[in-house]
Amino acid sequence: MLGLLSAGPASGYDLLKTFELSLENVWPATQSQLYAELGRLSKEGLVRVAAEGPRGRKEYEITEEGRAELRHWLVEVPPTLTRRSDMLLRVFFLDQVGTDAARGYLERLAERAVHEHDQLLGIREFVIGQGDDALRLYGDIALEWGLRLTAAQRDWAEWAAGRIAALEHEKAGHAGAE
Amino acid sequence: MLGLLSAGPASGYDLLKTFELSLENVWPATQSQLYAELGRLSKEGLVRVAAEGPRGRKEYEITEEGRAELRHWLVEVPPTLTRRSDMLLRVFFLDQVGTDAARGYLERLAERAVHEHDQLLGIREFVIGQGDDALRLYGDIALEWGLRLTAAQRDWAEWAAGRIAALEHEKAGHAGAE
DNA sequence: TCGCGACATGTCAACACAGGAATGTACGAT
DNA sequence: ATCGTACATTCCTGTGTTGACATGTCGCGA
Repeated sequence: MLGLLSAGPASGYDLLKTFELSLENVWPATQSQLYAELGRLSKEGLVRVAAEGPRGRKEYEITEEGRAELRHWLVEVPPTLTRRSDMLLRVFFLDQVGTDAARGYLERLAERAVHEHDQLLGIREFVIGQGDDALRLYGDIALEWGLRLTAAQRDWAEWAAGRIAALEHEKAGHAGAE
Repeated sequence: MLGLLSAGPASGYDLLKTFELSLENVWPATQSQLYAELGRLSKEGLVRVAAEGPRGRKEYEITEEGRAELRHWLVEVPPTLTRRSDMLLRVFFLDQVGTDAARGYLERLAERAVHEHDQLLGIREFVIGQGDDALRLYGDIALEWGLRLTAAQRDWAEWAAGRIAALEHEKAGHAGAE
């Protein structure tokens, strides 16, 4: 929230739209959370109601304390490692469903990664040439992360499916020889 | 929980240890959650108390319904996309701290990725040759994911830091020419 | 035998989160 | 003129999550 407000004042509703449209991929938030958080931040003095608009609209702006807190968070607070991936958790228990279904699961993961990768490429085409170089830099960097992540996931899932297939053949060979 | 119990009966305490030691990276859980969940699963008939041991120890085992539910979850319920990365979220607001601090942030990300990568390599060395091939397959696959993810993160962060550095030079050049 | 550490479970308060319901206002198109 | 849509906020319920606290038992070494 502080990050978004650092670019200029906005209402809760504006922020909500931004979350839905642009930040949903890295940090989804619901409206209940948003408004609650605005209240909290405002109570802590990190944001302030700058103006009231038409339909009870409250335009918030970031305060100096808020800006300081944002900078502190950006450079001094260590990012948390991404944990909790149910996609990966399932892998641990894949032996419960047999090699065939396991391979299917991984193949579907690969397909999905390809699909997401394509979507990101589409976004890149769309934003190309928009905004000036300096402003687009960090957006590009984030987008590139998505591209590399989905590519890695595709490669990994295909590799894993291949390993399972190899094991299936090996077993089949043994069975045939017995 | 169902996944762990599918490998054999265990107490809540056992499961807790497993979470702490081996599953923490993909699905951390606290003890309160664990015991609460065991109670819930037991009420739903997905697990059952198989035996009672020394210190009030209750050994749970998975039921047929539980096994069915596990298989259902593994193959039919679509995995949720991993969202919410505060590491990536920060990137969007990095313009707030200037190119120098931004570059520092990405360089630290790269270092951390290298560190994690090394740790995973250590784990691989450790588990190599343990357990039979079929049993280790899925553990290997999960480990490989970690290796590829950390490698991708390192490459990406280094690439991004490079782009920022290039921009810094470009600006400096302009400034010098003016 | 006595005490400590590991075993083992249960409960509570506080907060984060998702989803939805309720409420109302302003604006633009017909 | 009015009606629908987008704007805009607040509240509520249920669940997930964390961390701390409470309670008690068993086994082993000094």
